[in-house]
Amino acid sequence: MPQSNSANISACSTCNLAELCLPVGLTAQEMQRLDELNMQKHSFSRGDYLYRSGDRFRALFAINRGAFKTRILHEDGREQVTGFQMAGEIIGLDAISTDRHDGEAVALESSVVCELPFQKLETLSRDIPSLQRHLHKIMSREIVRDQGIMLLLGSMRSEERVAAFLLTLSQRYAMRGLSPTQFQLCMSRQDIGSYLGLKLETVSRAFSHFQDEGIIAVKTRSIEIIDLALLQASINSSC
Amino acid sequence: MPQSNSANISACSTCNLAELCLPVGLTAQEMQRLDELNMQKHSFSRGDYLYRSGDRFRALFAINRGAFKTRILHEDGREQVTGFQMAGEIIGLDAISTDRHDGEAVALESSVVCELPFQKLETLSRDIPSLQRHLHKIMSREIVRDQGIMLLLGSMRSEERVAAFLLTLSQRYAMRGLSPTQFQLCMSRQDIGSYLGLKLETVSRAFSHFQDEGIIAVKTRSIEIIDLALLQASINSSC
DNA sequence: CATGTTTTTTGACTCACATCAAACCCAATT
DNA sequence: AATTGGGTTTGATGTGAGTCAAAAAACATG
Repeated sequence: MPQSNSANISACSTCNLAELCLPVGLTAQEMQRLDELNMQKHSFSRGDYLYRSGDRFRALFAINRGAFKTRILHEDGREQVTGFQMAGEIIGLDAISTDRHDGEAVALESSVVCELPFQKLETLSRDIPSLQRHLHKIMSREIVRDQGIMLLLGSMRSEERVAAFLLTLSQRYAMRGLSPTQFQLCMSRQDIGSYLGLKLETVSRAFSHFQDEGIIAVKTRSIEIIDLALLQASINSSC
Repeated sequence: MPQSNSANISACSTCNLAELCLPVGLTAQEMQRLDELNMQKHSFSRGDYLYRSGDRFRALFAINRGAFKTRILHEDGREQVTGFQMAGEIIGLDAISTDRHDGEAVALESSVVCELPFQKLETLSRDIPSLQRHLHKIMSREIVRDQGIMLLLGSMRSEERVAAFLLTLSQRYAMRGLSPTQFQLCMSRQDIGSYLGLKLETVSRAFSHFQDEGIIAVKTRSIEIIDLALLQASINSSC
């Protein structure tokens, strides 16, 4: 996985908080303040936990390289993947409400993250109003995203879900300046299934079916979207 | 670290922003500031829209009386209910990210809400840091809540979903000092189904089945929870 | 390279929920 | 009292996705 090289994101490479700085337009002075917090860097390899269930959560993390999945665990062991995070994104926002947090983030690839302790964030955001407002934006986006997934889980058939999943992945890669039609999946069929509320076999069948139709080309974790319009259409058609 | 709190909605009745003031512990002076914004009051009756799809969203609303459902609409007409809001709660938070918003809130009962224009809220929160922090809390809670629903939609059977729904309703009524075992539903079977990713018939069957088991008593929209422990158990049992 | 392990694909079968349809209830209206 | 209409319950039937199982492919290891 090459380190993120998108034009937008590199603008904030100095503070290692790519997504955080990106749309807010912090001044040089404000960015310096971020550096003064001397944030710690952590390296994770595949399968490592970013923070464990039961532990109180104390920090935000910006992903510099690699990918994570976030999940919540039911008492009886059932897991639900709540999202996939890639380089240039932030995880841990939900934990700002320190009351109850039973979520985890698990590395899907070798990853590097940058930790920003929450206490410091709070004092910081008092000084930098734009940061405060920007955190709102991120959280709002998270809520909107979650509600989109609720729509997906609540009222779409299996193949529509997989199509929607591929399309959002495509968009996210495009936003990073990478190819929107040819990319590597960084997660297993199992994880995709959990995220979409499906079993891994169903995900596999959907991939195979789209391939038979000539919409995509699949080779294990390599995906090529051949007919993007058809993929779009397959979300609305089957209703 | 923000101090913990105990629920007492009446403490904030003066400013009509029950939930907003509740856990944040605004000072008398701060509450007066809120009043100076001379917020508009709106009255809604059943089925009215709080804000319409396509319109840019400009405000937060605190519900003084009545109930709402929030929903998002797919292009092809499919709707997904994303939540139910009752008196003392706030709706519209997801719309702070003004970019794209295709959600709606629809009154389920005759309702009174109190509008707080967003622009003013922003200037206000610069003056009152605790309000800013509290908005974070609310949004965090929203995210946590949504992710709980994702778990529900992704990995629970129909009866588990209905049981979980009744239990969270029970908790919410308890928080308001109302009976947690005997209450009125303010939404139709259809809405419950949409919220839980089920058809209305399935919801009805689940109610009937729980009634046959002696766990609850149902009379159209009146619910009495007879055996709360059994209802709890029915979430974990069937796996 | 051979070997064991994990992930993915594919097939056959089952079941939970959706779908379709009819009856019922209750409140509002004539 | 009869009628209308929305919401709810209940039954009969169909189907999409889960389950079980086994083979194939990809990956890891000595």
